[in-house]
Amino acid sequence: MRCFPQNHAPMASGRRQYPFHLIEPKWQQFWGEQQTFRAFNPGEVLPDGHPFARRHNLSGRVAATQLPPKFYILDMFPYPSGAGLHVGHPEGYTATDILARYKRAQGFHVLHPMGWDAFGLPAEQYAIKTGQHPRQTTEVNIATFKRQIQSLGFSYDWSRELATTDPGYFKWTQWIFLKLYNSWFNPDTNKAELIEILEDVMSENPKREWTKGEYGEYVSGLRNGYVLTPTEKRAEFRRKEIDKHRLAYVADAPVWWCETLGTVLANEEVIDGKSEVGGYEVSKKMMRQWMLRISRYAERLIADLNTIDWSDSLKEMQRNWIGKSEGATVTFQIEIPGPNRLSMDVFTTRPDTLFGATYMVVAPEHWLIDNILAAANHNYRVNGQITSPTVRIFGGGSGETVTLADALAKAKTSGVDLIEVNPNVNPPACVLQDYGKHRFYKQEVSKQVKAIEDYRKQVARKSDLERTELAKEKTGVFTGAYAINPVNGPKIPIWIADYVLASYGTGAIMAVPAHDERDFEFATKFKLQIKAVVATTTPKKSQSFDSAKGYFDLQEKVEYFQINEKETPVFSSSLLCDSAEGFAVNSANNEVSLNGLPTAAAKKKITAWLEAKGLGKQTVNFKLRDWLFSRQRYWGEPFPIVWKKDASGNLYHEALPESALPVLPPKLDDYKPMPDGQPPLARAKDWVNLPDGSVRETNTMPQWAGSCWYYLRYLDAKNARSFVGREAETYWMGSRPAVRDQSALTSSTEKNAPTDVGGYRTQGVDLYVGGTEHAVLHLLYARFWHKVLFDLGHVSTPEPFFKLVNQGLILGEDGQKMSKSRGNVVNPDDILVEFGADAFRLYEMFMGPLEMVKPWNTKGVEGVYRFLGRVWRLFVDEASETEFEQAETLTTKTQRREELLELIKLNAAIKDVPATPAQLKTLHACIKKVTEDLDGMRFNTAISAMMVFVNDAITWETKPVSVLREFLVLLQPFAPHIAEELWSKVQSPKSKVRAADGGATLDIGHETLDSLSYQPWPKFDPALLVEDTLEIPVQVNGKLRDVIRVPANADNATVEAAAKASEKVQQFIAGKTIKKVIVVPKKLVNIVVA
RNA sequence: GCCGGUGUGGCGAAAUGGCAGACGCACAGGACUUAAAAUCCUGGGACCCUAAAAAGUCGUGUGAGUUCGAGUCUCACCACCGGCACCA
Repeated sequence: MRCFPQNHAPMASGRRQYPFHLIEPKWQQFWGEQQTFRAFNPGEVLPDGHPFARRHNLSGRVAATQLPPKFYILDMFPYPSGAGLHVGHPEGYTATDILARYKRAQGFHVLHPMGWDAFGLPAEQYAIKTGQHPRQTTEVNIATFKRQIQSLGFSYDWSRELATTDPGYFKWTQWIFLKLYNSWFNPDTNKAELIEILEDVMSENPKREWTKGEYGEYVSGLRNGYVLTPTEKRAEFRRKEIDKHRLAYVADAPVWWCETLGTVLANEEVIDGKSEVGGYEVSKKMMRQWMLRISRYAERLIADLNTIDWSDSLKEMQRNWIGKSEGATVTFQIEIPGPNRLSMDVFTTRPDTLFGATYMVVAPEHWLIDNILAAANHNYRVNGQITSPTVRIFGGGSGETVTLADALAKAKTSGVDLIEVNPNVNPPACVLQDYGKHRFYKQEVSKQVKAIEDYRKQVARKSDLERTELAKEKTGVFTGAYAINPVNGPKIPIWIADYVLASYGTGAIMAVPAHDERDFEFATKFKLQIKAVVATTTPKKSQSFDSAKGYFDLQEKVEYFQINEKETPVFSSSLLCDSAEGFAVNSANNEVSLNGLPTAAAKKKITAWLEAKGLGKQTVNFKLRDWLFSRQRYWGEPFPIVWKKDASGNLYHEALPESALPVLPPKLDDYKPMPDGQPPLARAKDWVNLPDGSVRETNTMPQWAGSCWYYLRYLDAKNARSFVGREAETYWMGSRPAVRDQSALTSSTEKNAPTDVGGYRTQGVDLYVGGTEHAVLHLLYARFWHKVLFDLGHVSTPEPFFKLVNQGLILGEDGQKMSKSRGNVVNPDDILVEFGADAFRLYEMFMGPLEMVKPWNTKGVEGVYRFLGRVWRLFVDEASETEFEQAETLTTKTQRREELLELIKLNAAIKDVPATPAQLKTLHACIKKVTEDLDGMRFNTAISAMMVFVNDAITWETKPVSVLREFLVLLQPFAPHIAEELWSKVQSPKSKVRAADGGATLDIGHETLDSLSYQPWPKFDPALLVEDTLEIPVQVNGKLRDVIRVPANADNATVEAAAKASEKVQQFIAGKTIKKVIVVPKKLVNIVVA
């Protein structure tokens, strides 16, 4: 009989299944004192008694080659908020912990660290309210998180713990920023290079001959560009040129400004026109900002996705975010009044529709608008009005300087006028042009000036929420100017509309309303010409496929779409928009015809033609923009940058030397931003102003900075000389022996990856687990930094995270997202008090597949808790447990109650006897299933396999200790505390099994007590799983009719005969013709009857 | 609108193209108990027929298809969840 003392009875759900409240702290303390889960770097001394050293027969100073293969299992480190952990955090952490323990048992050298992403807005806002330094709040929160995480018994190597707010850490974050600052992206080599190389390219006497042949087009272009402008002051010019190329650069950027938060936000931090943090109003504002040139890596960030093992959906999200599109840039000549032959580039993915481009649209911010407005407002001097003795003639290509008289004569002979377009240069710039025509255009444009200006004002006033509003009506105005369609020559109107984005492509488009829905919508609203130039592949009317020519004869279709080409645009509402690919129609000029060509071929042909004519070229465009890297905040990394003034009073920036790192934030009394929008750091005048007159940068880095490289710091967390030691980096990130590996943790991508000569292959983090919320931002930024560090030779792999898995969201019991306002938040602390950490861990994994979204159900915790109770009772003697419980009630607080666990004896049914074949089969089926499921990260089914084992084993009258010990090794990764406790009881069966009378004492930390954590993982023996008779289902016409028993080695004929002989089967086949019998060996028989 | 994912008992879920619902929750019945809790045993998709069972029919979001055989493969659709969203 079991009774439980009232004062220890847990609440709602009945008596405690087993004394987890004593077992869990006991083993957590043990692991902590023994440093059981410490991982060792190459060159480190392995302590003699350490279980890892003992397992692998290593001690003393050990080189990388002596260490076993590494396995780096990483969790996304948390932001330690004031609210503490919720049940979503430990989901991923439990999964990785199970795998870390599993891999250790398999003999891998496992790196499994944890740290804190501790910079961030909440601590700063708290500081603004209370005046308490963010560091204090942060430390308190970290302590809470650490306590909660440790109470779950995770096997982290705490010696590598880090916090992004620690000066010893962010010193290196700033150092990496300097690396970005001091490098540039060379398109010729497609990688980042030191800025010194660029400086050499730009210098008067380069150390190296930078020629096209030797180095590349881009570099030689830069060199030539420099030589061509000798008039500017060299130092200044060089600085300007070089600063233009740095991976970290300054730009005036339209940024999201949040008044309430007093800071700019990145695009990604603005959700539906509100700040992601707090949901406050945001607006666009031009500000000087630090940017990182991530866009240069767009191609590599997309291409290298193919080399890593992430889920398809995640890769797809990154691909969409980077947004690669292939197409062409096409140059359109602009007809507006003015001196310059203006042309405008557009980007299109459908150059094949160029013949259907009936108007142009530019974004409201487009440079052409300023030219148009200037053209309308400017009054030029013509012919006799020009006073300068000499002029320079542009347009028509010459650019020659001549006397005024010669110029006028030249104009006269050409039958045009001489127009002075820029009197402010010496000699004044003039063009030869028909002033009458010029005046005509000017009048046209002038009519539109007010409309253009009004429209621009209206757009600027709009919030971005309004601008991106769903299904909103298209707006826009005609500019009065025209462009020339380069393929067929007609003048097409240039419009301005906000459905064209300034920030993508060239900020201008050619509109093909017949084949683009947005253009179609706009064209129908403003009654613009619509001209179809693509016929869909679904043949209409009498189209026929001409196999000789290889294309459809689209004659009738052409007729159908033929439209009026005269001055008046024709509009017919019966025309439809079709953006699908098909065959070009209506698309020919004197030199080139696309008619009849399928879209892909048409694209190629027209692009080639454009390139040949110098009218365009093949182009790849990306959605990915450069990364806005500065924030107007206090609680972030200060930039290692100062500002100085040059001789002409212009501000320029300069990096601090590495010796100045870390740059610590100043002490402040007030953490608010300045009223003028300057960051809070600007309040610290003493800090900002340096003795030499230079001024510190007062922006700070965004929270992403610290999380961009923390996985590298774990490798060598205490290194004071380097962000990570080279040897540690190559061991943990770089390589491991190329063993044949069937584990599903190793993806097919990796298995098929070529290995290099040394039999080693590059890896990165072996497994990274975290939430989908970081699918694009953190994971893209970290990949970018890693690639820069790789290019500069600081890390050995091109990608940081080889395999990545997203854990699914855990919903509240009501199936809704957990939130304070819904009141459905589950606090892990409450669950631990009632059921213990092992049950909590087990439940988190038993709920369902890791990646799925699933609702929490506390009743489910009770289920796995009962399972652990059954495990416990499988091992222990119930009478002795009752004794223990009684003793425990009498214990005073000062006594070590853990020692009372000694009173609990092993179950008398556990004996050191050989296992029966049936018992071995049960065990080995369990080993097989758990092993395979862990490799496939199917934790839920692995747990159910262990339940099956226990349900069977608990019925055995005699329980062989050897079987139970192996089971504990399987259980250990999932429920490490109870497994260790039971292990300590069965570890030396000769003495302990009979300890019921002896009373041997357990001494925590005693040398002879080996932690279960490094016990070798059991191997299953397939021979033990072989059945001698099989149950074979028999179907008739695919329907199950009987199950027969046959010897396992029976051949097909025997099985078929047995199946036909079955009485039940006979009922269904009697009197019918057997058409076919399918016998699947060892599986099934299906008899097909007529 | 586009991209990705998911639809199986009352619930969480499981099933290399081969006995659908393992394992667990909840539920019901029983044993133990003065009683409860805890524990142990038994049951269970729906329908039909039964005193009960057996037998039978139907059943994995909907509709088609491939196959001796489909939860699983193919096509079309529907619903829900997540991401992106005027990206030319």
